[in-house]
Amino acid sequence: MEDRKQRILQAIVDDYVATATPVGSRTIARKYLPELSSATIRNEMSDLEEMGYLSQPHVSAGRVPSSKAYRLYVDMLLAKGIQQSAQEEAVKSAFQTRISHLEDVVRSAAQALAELTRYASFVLMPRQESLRIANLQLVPVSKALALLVIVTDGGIIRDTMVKVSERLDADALYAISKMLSEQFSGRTLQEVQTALRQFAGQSPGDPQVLQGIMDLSTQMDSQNAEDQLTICGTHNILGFPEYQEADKARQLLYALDDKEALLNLVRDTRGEELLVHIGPENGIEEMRSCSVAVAEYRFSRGQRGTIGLIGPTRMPYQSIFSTLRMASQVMNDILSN
Amino acid sequence: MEDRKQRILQAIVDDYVATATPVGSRTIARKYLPELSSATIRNEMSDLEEMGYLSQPHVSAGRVPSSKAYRLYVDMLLAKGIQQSAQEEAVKSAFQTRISHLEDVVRSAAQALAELTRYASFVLMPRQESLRIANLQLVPVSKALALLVIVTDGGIIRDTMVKVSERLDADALYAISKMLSEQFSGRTLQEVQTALRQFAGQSPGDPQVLQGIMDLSTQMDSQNAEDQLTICGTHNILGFPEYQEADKARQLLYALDDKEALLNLVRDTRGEELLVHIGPENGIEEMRSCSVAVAEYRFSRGQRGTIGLIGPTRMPYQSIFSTLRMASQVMNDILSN
DNA sequence: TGTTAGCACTCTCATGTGTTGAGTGCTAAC
DNA sequence: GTTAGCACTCAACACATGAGAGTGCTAACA
Repeated sequence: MEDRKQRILQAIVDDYVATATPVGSRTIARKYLPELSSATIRNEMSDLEEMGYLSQPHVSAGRVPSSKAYRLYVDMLLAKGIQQSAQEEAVKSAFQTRISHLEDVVRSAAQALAELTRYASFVLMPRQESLRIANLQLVPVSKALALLVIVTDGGIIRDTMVKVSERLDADALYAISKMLSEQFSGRTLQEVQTALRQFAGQSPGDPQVLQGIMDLSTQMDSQNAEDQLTICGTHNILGFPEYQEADKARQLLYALDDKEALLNLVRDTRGEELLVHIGPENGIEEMRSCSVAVAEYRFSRGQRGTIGLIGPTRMPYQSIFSTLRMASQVMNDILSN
Repeated sequence: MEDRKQRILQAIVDDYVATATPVGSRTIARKYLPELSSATIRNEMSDLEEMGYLSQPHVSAGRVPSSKAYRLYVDMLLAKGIQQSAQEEAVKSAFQTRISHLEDVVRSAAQALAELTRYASFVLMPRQESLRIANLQLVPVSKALALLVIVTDGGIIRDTMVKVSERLDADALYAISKMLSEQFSGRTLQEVQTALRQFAGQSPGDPQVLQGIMDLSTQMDSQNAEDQLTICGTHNILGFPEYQEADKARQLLYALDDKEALLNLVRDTRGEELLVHIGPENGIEEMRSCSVAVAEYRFSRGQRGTIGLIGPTRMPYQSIFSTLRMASQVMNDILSN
């Protein structure tokens, strides 16, 4: 594509991102490219429309960039490299809350992202496929109930209630815990599952406890979408001019409740540090006029998760990118403290 | 108030609840009280307006019930006793999900309520002032970190990460746990706090662990609003005709994010089984056209929490009441299984 | 041959103007 | 005390009209 067309397209995207209203040739001529006349720009715009980069809501409105245009724009941005932004401090300080569990880090990251950008944000927990058990312990709760706590080497903690035989007291439970810990420590969750299946009858502990471990490790393994994905700032959607109608906004909000779908979309970053699904690319019907920006963060021992933002296709991609990258870096730092 | 006025007022409230549009004398005459002429009803409505039960958006619109009218209506309903509703089955089955922790019960209750009623719902965790510690245990996580788990007699479980001295191994931690459990079991959280302050130097365990217990017990005690109150189904608000403008809806949604305020409103049920804050009564500016219905649920040993619904003042109070009471009963049953 | 000025044309949006209909209040009759 | 009737009010809707923004096309220009 010729350079001039590209410059005009860029101007259109910039203006549309800023104003959310269709942009006409005269606006471009005056605000962005005064060395050209509006007529020239009109001609170029006509070409760009034919090429699929622009569309007109109606014949006498200005032009609106298509997903294809955003795609080009974003690819250009990514190729150019992401600019360092002045927001760094803001991002960093937003994270400086007291945190203990991994879940809390993740949650506060999502919250900070949403507040900073005024978009909806999400954070995906690190993938846990290769988690190894470090320790497990039973904590007596009542006569026949105990809390089973599993700690993995990544420091991820999960717990569940299990029924235990009434004749087991605290010391007995501790003994069982210790034995099981020794047995399983260093093994992956999958290994534990197969090992447990083999035990079957000749179990070294309370059968109900074994069932509990089984349940919990499968649960940790194929962790449900609800736990993996945290979404924040969905209310911000109501501030977008494209979602002023409550009905439309509601549709989108309900769609975001379906974490399964979103999870499928953002789970795979295709090895990229940054990825954007623009408009219909994201494949979720209700989100066809939304873009989803996804960034990867890393976490000790090569575990990876993703963070991202959801907004209208008309997003200030440049600043979105730098914020996301910043957030990802800060998370890296905190998680590998 | 004369019986006829009351009947007319009731008809107006019913109609407005159903249609959300101002209701005129003729509608009442035809749909509700055909034995009276519209002129008669007009006269009565005029009286009712003077008495503060009705208001007119503009001179030639119908009338709209005021908060005072809803208050009267609700008080009448409550005096009459709450009707058993046919929804019982729906409510009960909605709760029949697998549950383990108290938190899960509470969360699923809120979710079920929101889905059933299509309003926004909330559940307040049981008040924990008189909680007694049943057991506490340290679970080693990494070299210098442990998870401190506190179990109370109500079966409520809380945990937090604490730093521990590096020379303590699993057995040492268990020994400390056991000692501390014996020391504190049966005591209330407040007692633990004062006891810990006395220990100061001559501690029977790792000082960092004691600090952790201290932190966690204060935290459990003056539990933050975030943890105490669960809100669900806020998206449903976008379905209310009175919140079709995205801006208005956004205001309300943000207001609901401030759990502190809502908590103050619903914490105290003034000893009533059911309580409704109608319109401005709730004291939250953004919620001046919302009603908040609150029901109490009980839980072993006299601990009490509340569940409730948030909707427009124009709510079908009758069915709201029976749903709430049902939910509260089901929660009682589950929690004292 | 690419660029530009000019012009006719289109379509939205805001504004103004009747018109309709729902609803009221008042009065007089029953 | 209740009702019928009537004049009046006001929002809502449809419709026309004009302004403004924007386009495409053509012809002139460098």
